[in-house]
Amino acid sequence: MSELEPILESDTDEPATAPGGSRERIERIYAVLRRRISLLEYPPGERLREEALAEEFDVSRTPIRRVLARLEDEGLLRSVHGVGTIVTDIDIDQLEQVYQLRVELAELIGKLAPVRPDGHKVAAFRALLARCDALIAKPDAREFATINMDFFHLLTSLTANEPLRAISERLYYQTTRIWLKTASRLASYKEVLHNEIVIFHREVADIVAAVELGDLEIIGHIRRSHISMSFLRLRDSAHAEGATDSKA
Amino acid sequence: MSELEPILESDTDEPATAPGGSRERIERIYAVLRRRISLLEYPPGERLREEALAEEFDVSRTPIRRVLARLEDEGLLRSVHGVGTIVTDIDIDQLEQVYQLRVELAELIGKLAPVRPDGHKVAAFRALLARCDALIAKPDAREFATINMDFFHLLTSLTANEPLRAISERLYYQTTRIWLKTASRLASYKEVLHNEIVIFHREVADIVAAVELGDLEIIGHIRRSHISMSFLRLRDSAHAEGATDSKA
DNA sequence: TTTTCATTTGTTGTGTACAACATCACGTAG
DNA sequence: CTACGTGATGTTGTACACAACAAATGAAAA
Repeated sequence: MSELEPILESDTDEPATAPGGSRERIERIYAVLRRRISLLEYPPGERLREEALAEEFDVSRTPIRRVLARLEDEGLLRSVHGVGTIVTDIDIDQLEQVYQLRVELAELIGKLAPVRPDGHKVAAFRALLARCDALIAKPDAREFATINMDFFHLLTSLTANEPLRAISERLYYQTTRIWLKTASRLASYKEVLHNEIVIFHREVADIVAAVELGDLEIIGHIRRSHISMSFLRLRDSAHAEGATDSKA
Repeated sequence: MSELEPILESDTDEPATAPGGSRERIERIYAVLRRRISLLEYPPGERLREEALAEEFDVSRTPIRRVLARLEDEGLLRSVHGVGTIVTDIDIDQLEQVYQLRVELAELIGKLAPVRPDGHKVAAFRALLARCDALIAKPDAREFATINMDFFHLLTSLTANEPLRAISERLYYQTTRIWLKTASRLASYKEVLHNEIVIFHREVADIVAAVELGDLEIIGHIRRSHISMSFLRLRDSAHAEGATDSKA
């Protein structure tokens, strides 16, 4: 009765540039902007101009404003009358609460309405592990962030609890920028990047093993500890280099 | 450097009908509409007309549309091109996932960033208990829903974890309508209402006691079981009377 | 009577002009 | 040289006209 969400406009004969439906278009613009913010293409403090975006996506300001309003509700933007829409700034201490919540939700993904991964799902996890291998050989912060994002979406697909997925995603995109931002400012950038990639690779390997066993409970535990430790490493390095940052 | 949040325009000489700031106005309209939906003033299936709302709130369609978009993102409305913006319908089975999540989050409120209730907070809880007493003497479904809402907001104020509060609130408003909707259709309406009020009164009394002791952990446990049982009662009665409903 | 199709009516989505607002540049008085 | 005020410039917020779309209406044909 109520199936109204077949949002996959890929691989159709429609031109990829403009699939058509107004809702799909807005959704697409939203996803693009959110990704740009998350990957620091729009760094914190950046001023976005509605008219420029309207021109780029070949629409008027109206649908752009709807997208920006949603991004503002989710805390990624802030519109100021007469000034502009500014990408929100973030610091690790303000995000502690979000991390605390993400830690708890990560465990819930394995508990509430778990989805037994089928062959395709397992294959997707293996493919992602392969990308991690390649990443170790050729470290790159942006690619790291991208893989991390894909990994996250793969993980949320392990629960059929739709509200949980939506909320986890929302919180994820509130926090994911902080890594790139903090790391890029560190003097020990390359070492930290390599270190994090190795740790992340290990997490992915662990979870892929758990996925192959079909043990969703343990995935939550692994993920929980990794999110928690990731936050602590990030906070430590941010505070440690805070001194060098202020003197620089 | 980045302090930009002195949003308090209350207690000024401005007329209370239109405080002024555009963001505050939108927030106000949003709260009003959300409340109307939650109290079934706009029952599921109701068609809202943007122009009528614009006239009522003395603005153009533009700010109204921003509010409606947000309510749509939160699942309370659905806009259909050429038809109207209609209040989403709900049934207890679709909301099971939301309830499962609310149960877990209720427990987190006592765990993450708990706030020791001060004198005012305790007084507010006692005042709410008094309203429950009055409610038992004079049962009323709408007043019951209102007190329930106030009680919920009081509970969320017990955590300083802002994201947790926001998410709990969002999920609460996705589910709270279902009680009024289901109960109003029951043949045993009056008995069910009285029964639920008595049970709710007991919950409030239990929690007020815990608040007076300052034990926030136990509040989570109480709340958890009450949400869970409340859902089960609701589902049972909905399914039990489903037969009478279909024959009527 | 029933079906079909064109027309009319009503609604949301979009584009655009203008108002409200903040900031910057620049000139001028001290 | 500094401080201040005033206008120019640029941006978001609002209002409104129109396009896109869906459903109801009614007339005509089978």
